[in-house]
Amino acid sequence: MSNNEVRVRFAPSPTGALHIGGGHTALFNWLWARHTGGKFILRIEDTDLVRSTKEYEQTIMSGMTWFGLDWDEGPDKGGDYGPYRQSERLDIYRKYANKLLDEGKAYKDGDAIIFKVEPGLDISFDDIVYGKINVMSDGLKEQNSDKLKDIVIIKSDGMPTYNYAVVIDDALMHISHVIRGEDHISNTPKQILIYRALGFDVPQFAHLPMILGKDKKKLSKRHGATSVYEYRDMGYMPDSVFNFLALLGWSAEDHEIFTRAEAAELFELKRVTRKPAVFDPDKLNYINQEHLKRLEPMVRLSMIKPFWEAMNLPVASHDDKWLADALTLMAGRGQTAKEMAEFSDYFVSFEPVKARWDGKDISEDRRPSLKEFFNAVLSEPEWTHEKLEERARAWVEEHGVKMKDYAMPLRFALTGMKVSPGVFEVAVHLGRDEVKRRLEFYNLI
RNA sequence: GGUCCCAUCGUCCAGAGGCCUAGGACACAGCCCUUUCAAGGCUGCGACGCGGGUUCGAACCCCGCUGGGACCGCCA
Repeated sequence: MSNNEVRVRFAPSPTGALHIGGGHTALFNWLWARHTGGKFILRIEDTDLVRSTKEYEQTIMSGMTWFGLDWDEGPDKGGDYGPYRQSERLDIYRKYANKLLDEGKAYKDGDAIIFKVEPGLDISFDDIVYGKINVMSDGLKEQNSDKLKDIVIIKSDGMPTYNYAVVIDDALMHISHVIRGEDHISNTPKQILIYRALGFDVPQFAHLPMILGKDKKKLSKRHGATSVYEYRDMGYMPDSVFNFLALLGWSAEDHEIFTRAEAAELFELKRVTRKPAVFDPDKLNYINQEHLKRLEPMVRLSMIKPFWEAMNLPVASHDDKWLADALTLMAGRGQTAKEMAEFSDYFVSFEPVKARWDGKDISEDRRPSLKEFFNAVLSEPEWTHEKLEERARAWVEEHGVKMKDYAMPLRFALTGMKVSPGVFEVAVHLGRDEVKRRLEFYNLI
């Protein structure tokens, strides 16, 4: 069973949606497989009968797909080493447990089967990330006792335990590198004991640093959004979450913003760091903004559209190219797709503008002057933002007033916001008729 | 209580004995640009936890301390 093909796996238990920590682990496995040209395997660890569900299994798979992590073998794809669902491998676990029983390496306790831990064994291992980890079997004590703790391998309900099933599966699936969270370091020596008892080759281990919340505690629900879907719904793009998570515990030489392909090319397991990393939402925002800026206009539109639709805006009544160009005008504004959608709603419809601003704060005595200004600007025959601005500047200079005092009312009439791209660019994109319509509505023309 | 792991700016990473008066990014502050807000440009703030060694020389090696964390389930 030894060629040097890299085979790695992500083995979630379907007891919840794919969360950030799991996504991080899956991501590093995927990176290593793609970097080496090896195989990435998805295995479902559903031996916890009460908590595992098919729905969660599905959710995890679609979470990975959203993320852009494709697997080569798995419950839905098959492969040469299936089944890929632990609940379908019960006979296999039973078979090896019986072997252990026959050889006197395990014993029964009721319906359970327990693996006997012998004292004095060196169960140290070399971790690709953490280096040499020294452990003796004598250290595997029961809590508050000097008694050695044997390892349950088959539970009373007939299901295998994690520490046992993971060994059988990784060995039989020819996993070359076990890449998982650092919280598994202390499980590793126990698993090594089982590999040895069964005569299996021990794979290479690479443990990944934990992801912590702002309070430096292991990331959990308390820290807010933890499932990858929550990030999708908040308007983060998969490429951004991928990029951000890849940077937790690893760094690509000189650039921080990269694509999946670039990351896969640059990735090195040996360069993974050991220190637990704090999840910093500010950095995620920044990375998402960078990716948003780099998108092709039509692709960007496809990211924003769902959010506009969710806001009940008449997206279909506009040309895609026109909408995409509107978003290009938004350049750099908004850190998430959701924000960008919200900040640009006035392009799609006049309704949200009216809802935000009623124009009442423009006093009657200011209107004549504003009307004069708007009419002057609108009289410009060449409908380009350069020309409009030129005309506007000439007008304010001639009247000895400040551009700001005239640009802001225009901005409000067109967008209903105090913030937007350059007003003249917005005006040009909306079109002369639409600009007139909006100004007329506010009785400013 | 036991075993194991970790320790560079607030955060994420560079740094694998001299290139470090410690570098980049995010965040933060200021300035520039400017019709607004962003973006962009520039500047600033800001760290090798402590104590011992080893060495001509230590952020990097060793020991101790302190501080974090993980695990010790018939959960995974």
